[in-house]
Amino acid sequence: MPRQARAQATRAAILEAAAQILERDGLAAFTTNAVAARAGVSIGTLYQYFDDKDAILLAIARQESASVAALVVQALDGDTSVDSAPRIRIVIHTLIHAFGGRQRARKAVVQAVFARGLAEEFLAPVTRFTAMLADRLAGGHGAGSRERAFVLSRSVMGAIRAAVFEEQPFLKARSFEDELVRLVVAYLAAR
Amino acid sequence: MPRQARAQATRAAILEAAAQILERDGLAAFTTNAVAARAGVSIGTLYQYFDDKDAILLAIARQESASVAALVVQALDGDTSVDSAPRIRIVIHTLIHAFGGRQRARKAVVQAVFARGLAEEFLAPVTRFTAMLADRLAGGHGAGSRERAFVLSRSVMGAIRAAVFEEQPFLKARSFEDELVRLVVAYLAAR
DNA sequence: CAAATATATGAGCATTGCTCAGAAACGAAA
DNA sequence: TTTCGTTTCTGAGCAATGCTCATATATTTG
Repeated sequence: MPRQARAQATRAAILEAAAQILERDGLAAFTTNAVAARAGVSIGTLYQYFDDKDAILLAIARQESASVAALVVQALDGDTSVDSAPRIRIVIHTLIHAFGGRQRARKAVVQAVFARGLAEEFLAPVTRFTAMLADRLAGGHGAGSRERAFVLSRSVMGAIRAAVFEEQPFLKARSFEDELVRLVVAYLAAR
Repeated sequence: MPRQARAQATRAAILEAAAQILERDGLAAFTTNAVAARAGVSIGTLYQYFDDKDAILLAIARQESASVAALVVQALDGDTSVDSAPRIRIVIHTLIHAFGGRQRARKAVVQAVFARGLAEEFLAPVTRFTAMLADRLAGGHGAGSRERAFVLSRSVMGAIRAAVFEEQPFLKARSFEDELVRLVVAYLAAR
């Protein structure tokens, strides 16, 4: 637990250095010694704030995850329509455009999180939201409702993530968003 | 290029050893020295057949990919029904049950392929097949047909991959398969 | 000011991916 | 069978990386 202000500053410096290295040089260049050097601290200090290399990536991932969650909540707050399709579109739009800014760093973080099998922590909120949606609209609490929420959330996230990873040119095109909305609406209507 | 029979045997032994280690001990235990030791060859020999560590994982991924493709073709050959839903089910069933029961090895290989941004190579055939399907059933060659095929293939693969990654208990349950079929059928019908 | 606490240092250890100089096994011609 | 070029195999060891620990410095507290 950090007591002094400089401790927080050091921790922040390490995270910023990590994000910079990921953005500029990719995952391969992301070594603990490199991060410490760029942050201007010794390697020992780095390990005083993070248990291991993964912990740095996890901290960045949690930051980003919280930021996206906040964006979704904010976007939904401004929507007063009763119809579900616009709501669905808002969420999908936000998720697609969340991958802006530090593209490479985000990609690297997502890669790392997935490579270490830690995706569940970050997908759980999406699943919960999806379950709510599915329950309300399709009224399904019975058998297979867990599977339904899973398929719904993972299929959408899977498609978006694939587009990001493969750097598909239509990632931010309206047509892509349309198709995802259609997918969700069609699936929710099917019974 | 292997000239003698023992060369092929050595290569196969290395791949088998790699798969065994991945299955039994996971990705962390997958070191080149461990693979060489289990295969009963020296580390130097291993590097005569594979450029680097990744090449071993890629070779396994290609084997499995080819095997799944063959299974799908074979399964579809024996199907003479006109309805599309059974065809879709066959493909999804095959995709879910891929990798011959070696669950952990599958996860590790997918992780590795994913982490190195090589997913496109293995998803391209699925996309082609999906595009064919979408064109025939929804008759769409016009605008957005690329996006449609992409969303269709990536959403299904994304959901299956997520279930593998998160070791969801319902991965091989009928209910999961049902939901995926429903997703595809509903999306194809939506216009 | 002194003691206690919090933060920072970096040499160096263990492990891993991989190289390379040479040895062993093999195939075919003599 | 012997010889000799080719193919295959060997494993000590190098460079790089994740991480530890004994020690030093900075800050707060009494």
